[in-house]
Amino acid sequence: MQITRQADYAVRAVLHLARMNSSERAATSTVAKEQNIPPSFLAKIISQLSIAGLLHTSRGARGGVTLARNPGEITLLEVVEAIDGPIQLNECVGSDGGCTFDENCPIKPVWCDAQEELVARLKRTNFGDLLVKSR
Amino acid sequence: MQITRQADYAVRAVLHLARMNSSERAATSTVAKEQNIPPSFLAKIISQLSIAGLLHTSRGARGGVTLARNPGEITLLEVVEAIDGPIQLNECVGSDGGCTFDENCPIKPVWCDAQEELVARLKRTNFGDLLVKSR
DNA sequence: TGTAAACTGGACAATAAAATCGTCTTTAGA
DNA sequence: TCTAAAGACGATTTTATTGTCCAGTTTACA
Repeated sequence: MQITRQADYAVRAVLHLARMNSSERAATSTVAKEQNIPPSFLAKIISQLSIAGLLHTSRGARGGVTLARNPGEITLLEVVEAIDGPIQLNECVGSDGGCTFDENCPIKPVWCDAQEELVARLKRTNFGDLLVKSR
Repeated sequence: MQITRQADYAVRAVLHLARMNSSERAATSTVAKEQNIPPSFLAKIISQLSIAGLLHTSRGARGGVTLARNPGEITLLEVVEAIDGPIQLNECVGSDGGCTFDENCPIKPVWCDAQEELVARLKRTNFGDLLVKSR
């Protein structure tokens, strides 16, 4: 019942980028150092975030990473789900239908509601808001 | 970001026991079969629930498992935490203080609030209520 | 055009979690 | 007292997560 370290790293990396001037690029190694994240591990995470369309990367000397959008247009949910996949509090609560074992299982709705609440909360939290709070 | 299978199994096992006549005992193997849980895995889970004081077990022939209390007095939170330990949405949100890295990290409060909400929800859901809904 | 900085991608090791297996101990009842 | 049913306990296997390493590829700039 925890987001993975990867997702936590991803969130911190995005926040780091959000704090910078939007015209600057940051090298993965710099972000890793300042955020205390294993560098080669972060490289993979950034690659995934880039594939997900949240970051832009540029290779070569003076290359680096920037946000693909405004901080205010990136939600916590997007970042977490780009790494961990869809949030799913229990196996039975998911797109794949889940446990067909007990048709009227009374527990499933509890997980569903809790999950919806959590997802909604992460969705309404964007990095623009987070930025304001951290200054 | 998911409860463990163990916790799910625990919840289903407790619900199974809650559905029975309170004077009856159920063998672990029976519960495992009816709830579709690997038997030897369930044995360990039941052992943990017993140590946590949620179940009573009796050994020997005609032994088995019963709830230690009324279904209405057992919450979903207790069962989940007996198996998975305290719910903690992220490493930094916990009793051990967490990341001292960024003193005014704006993300931590988000995880804290979300976690509190989830915990509260699981705490107010007891197996007495669940029983009613499943009939 | 050469070179150093930077991302890319794959293979792999270490660790933790999930699941399984086998053996032991306890106990009700014939 | 003997036996079969049942839980207790420890060893092992499997799988996912986390982290490392290294050999490519791209590109700005001297």
